[in-house]
Amino acid sequence: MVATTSLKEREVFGNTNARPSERTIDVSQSIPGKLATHGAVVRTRRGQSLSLALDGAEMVYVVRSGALMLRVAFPDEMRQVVALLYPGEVFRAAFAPPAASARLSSVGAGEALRFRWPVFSDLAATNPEIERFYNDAVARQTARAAIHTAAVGRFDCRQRVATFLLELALRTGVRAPCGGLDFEIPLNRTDIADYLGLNADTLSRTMSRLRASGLLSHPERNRGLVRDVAALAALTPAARALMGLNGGGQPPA
Amino acid sequence: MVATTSLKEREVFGNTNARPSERTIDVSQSIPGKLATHGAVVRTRRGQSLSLALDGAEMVYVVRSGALMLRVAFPDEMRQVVALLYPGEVFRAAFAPPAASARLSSVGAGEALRFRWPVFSDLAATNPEIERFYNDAVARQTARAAIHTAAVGRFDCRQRVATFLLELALRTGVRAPCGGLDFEIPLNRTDIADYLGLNADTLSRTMSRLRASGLLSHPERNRGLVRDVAALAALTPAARALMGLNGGGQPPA
DNA sequence: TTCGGGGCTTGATCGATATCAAAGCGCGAC
DNA sequence: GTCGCGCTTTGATATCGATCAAGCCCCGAA
Repeated sequence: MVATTSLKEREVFGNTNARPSERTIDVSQSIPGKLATHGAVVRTRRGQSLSLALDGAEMVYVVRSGALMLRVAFPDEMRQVVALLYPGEVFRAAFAPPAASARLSSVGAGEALRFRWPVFSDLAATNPEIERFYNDAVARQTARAAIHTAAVGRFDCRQRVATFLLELALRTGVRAPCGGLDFEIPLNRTDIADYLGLNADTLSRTMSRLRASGLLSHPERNRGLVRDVAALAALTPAARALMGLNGGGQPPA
Repeated sequence: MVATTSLKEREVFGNTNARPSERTIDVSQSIPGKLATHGAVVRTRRGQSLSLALDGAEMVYVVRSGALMLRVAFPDEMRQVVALLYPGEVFRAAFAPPAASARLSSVGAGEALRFRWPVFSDLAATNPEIERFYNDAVARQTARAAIHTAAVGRFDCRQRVATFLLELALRTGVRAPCGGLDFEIPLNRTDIADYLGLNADTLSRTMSRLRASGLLSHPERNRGLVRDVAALAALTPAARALMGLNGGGQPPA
């Protein structure tokens, strides 16, 4: 439907995470170099909150490494993590609903470029590469959001967790010696539960069951290892869709 | 956060629905006239499916009247209506996830403008008004999608139904003689259930209960009347957010 | 070293909602 | 008119996941 140029690129993002030498990042669209010369570089720590407006100007963020998360909150402690933003993705403050206590925060450590929307918008208008980058990023994110909505609306507990793990593994995982995928899990249980629309207890139980069945293991804290990616994929109805969006089914080398 | 120019406009959309004379449509951003001269006008009937690609080209639709809905489907009869698109909103085929049986179809009768994405993209690049229209529409839709995801992920049955009714009423309702809002319900129960991530039986029960409590009535088939909008709003945690996105809390005259 | 707190796990219980089933209703075909 | 079909409603029952509660692990402070 869309011609996506899938470039394998080594560390285009000036990655600040661990082991850059081991990683090959696959993004269907790299961040135009020109953006870096106009945006402010923001280094984020885990949990750090990014402002949606500055002196009345709407802000835009482009994720370079790590990940951001958008959470909305309603009265009565109701929270939902609406989106995870991975490197190469874009967030404009107007994406957050008004009057819903939206909060954009960092998941783990990372780096983002920050712009005022009017500035970014002008850059895009005068630079086709930036324009295209923005439009494609937004489209990809919308497609991922559609899967997420479907997962949260229709999948049962295990399917949601499998979907989340597969998404993380395909997005950020590195090929492990055993042939599986090894990836960081930068969210704590509560945040994952809020992302999946589950109770934290239920989530913990479900992950325990996955561990018991040998599908998932934790080589260390905040890290996951999936030996048999196909078996994990078999647990979620969204497997094919996820693979279509994350490197065309080719997990990172 | 974002300066939205909220224009009250009489029938900018060349409405094909019933009773145009009674309606005043509030859209924070009207469709640029220039678009109509470049797009193909598509008149849609209820249930009609709109193609995502034509001769290999990605398509774009701009809703002028009626509504479109994007549904994704997974194995095992799992379906989720991911978004409803109202007049003034935009759909690009790349918004649909690949390999998830996405289908864009019309809800009731309506009209849309159709473009090939490359053409639309060029129009936007050379015309700031179109560029701005597209960007703002996408941002608004993303914000509404965030509320929808939160509703589907966290709200209980009654809250979801109230959210849906309030959204419809604010979006498409007309002020009724009694002071409430009268609106069309162009979806059947199954589609509403798929939109809300509910079972159709449960949905029916919940709406019956709302009817029994006097909050909702059906003046005729496929039509809803809410006498006390504030009471309905009190049932959903997303009331303020919805009002913020639909005419700033001012229901249509 | 002990203490305390936060995050995580696990078990027991309860309740909301899915599922199954049957009946009502509107509407078009004939 | 009658039939038949699809959509909707309603009731009875089953089940998955939320809730409540206790214990564990890790880590930092005293």
